[in-house]
Amino acid sequence: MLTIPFIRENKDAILKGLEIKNFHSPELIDQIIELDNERRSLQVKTNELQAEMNRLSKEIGQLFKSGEKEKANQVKEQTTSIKQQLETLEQDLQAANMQLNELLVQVPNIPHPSVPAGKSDADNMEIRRGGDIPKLPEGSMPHWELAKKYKLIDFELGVKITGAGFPVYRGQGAKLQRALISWFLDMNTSAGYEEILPPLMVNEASGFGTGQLPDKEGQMYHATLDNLYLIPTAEVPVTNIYRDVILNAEDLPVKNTAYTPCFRREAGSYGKDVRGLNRVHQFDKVEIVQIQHPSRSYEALEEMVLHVEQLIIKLGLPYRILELCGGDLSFTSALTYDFEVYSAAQDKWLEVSSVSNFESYQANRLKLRFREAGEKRPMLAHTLNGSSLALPRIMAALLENNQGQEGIAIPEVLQPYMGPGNVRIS
RNA sequence: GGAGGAAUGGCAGAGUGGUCGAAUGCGGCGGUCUUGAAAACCGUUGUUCGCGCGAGCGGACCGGGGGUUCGAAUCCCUCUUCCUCCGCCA
Repeated sequence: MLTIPFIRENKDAILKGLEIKNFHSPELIDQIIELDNERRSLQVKTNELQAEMNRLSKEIGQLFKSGEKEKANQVKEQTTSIKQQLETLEQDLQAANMQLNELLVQVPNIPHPSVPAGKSDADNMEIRRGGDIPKLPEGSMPHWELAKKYKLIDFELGVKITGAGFPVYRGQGAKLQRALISWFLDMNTSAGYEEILPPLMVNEASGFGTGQLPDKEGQMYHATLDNLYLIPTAEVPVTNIYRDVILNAEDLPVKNTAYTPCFRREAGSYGKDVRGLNRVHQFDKVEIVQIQHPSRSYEALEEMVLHVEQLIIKLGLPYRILELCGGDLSFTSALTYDFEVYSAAQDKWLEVSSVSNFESYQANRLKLRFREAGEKRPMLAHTLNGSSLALPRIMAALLENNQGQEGIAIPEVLQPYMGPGNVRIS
């Protein structure tokens, strides 16, 4: 969330930014500033009374020590009315703080100045594209048919065991999945990311830290008995490693990568978009996370984009990179690039990665800070993350784009992970 | 799951109702000494909110929440986590 000093000092810029994000609620900002004023005056009064209370308590202590019981009891009587006043004041102050927090979490992050205005994904701005869209031969199939033909993925079996959207990978399909995970992780670690294998369930505080709660409560699977959430992305447990942490400036950047399954309820999705691997409830993803110095976070964002781009190029997939418009930008992000690969048989672009700079928005919730050498006060760090990469749609595009008479060609970079001589699935 | 013990500053560790935000040691930072370093000595060293142009002043925080009291690190309740033992288990 945004910090109150920032809101107070940048009201106009915030309103302009929220406009870009199609967030029409300027009165919310006024409410916050007003409530903060109220909170401050409550705190001043409370602090004054508390100081008075502390003073009297000490006096009573002294009096008892020197044996002046009578006098002590007199002073004691003074405290009762102060105590009563203090009780209501403290309650009011606490209520104001809670209310303020409730309002603050409703304000989304402010988009970067470069973010184009727009209503939906149709208004996203294409940055560049690469790779060649293959011309598929007659009789080529979408990936769900290929998956069946080569016995790679069994969707019906997943329905039996769990439900729709929980595919079962088997044989070469399972192996290709594992090859992709291993290759992604190896590429990320050789780019300087430390590999993390985090828990797949998180508590409420973690969900709040990265912004899934309270905003996207309904999108996560919730184990109510233990009040734990299945992670929708590795971003949640990995970024929360640094919750309530003060780093040294020289520790920056922190670069982590993690493979995890991801769980999403995807409530409200329907139709052809959910066919096959296009949208599933459980999928595998390798994530990269960076904690950066504020002055270098946009540099880091570009570096992450180039890194993800290389992965897609090496897989030989046709792709395009989009800068998300205000309307498509997530609640917590300041700037996001989406990567899409072309699914030849479905004749459409599939999102496979989303690389974002959250600036200090998550860090403020996480209380993730760093200290400049010699500085007294810690500062909020910037957090960034990106998929490198989400597997299902990569799998879909690979199967569809690489299909041929003799089977499905396996990209050269993955062949070492598939075992010797495995150049295609047939 | 059952029984017992514990949770204090970066770390170790005192403190069982009255200047305790907290002794002491280690570590860190600054200095003296030294050609330089070590040792020694001196100083300094948590987070946070508010008021103030500022020097500064006030408040909160001893795992979390609540309570008793004029006053709580200290007493009570509750939750969480860790340790030991038993049970179960990959």
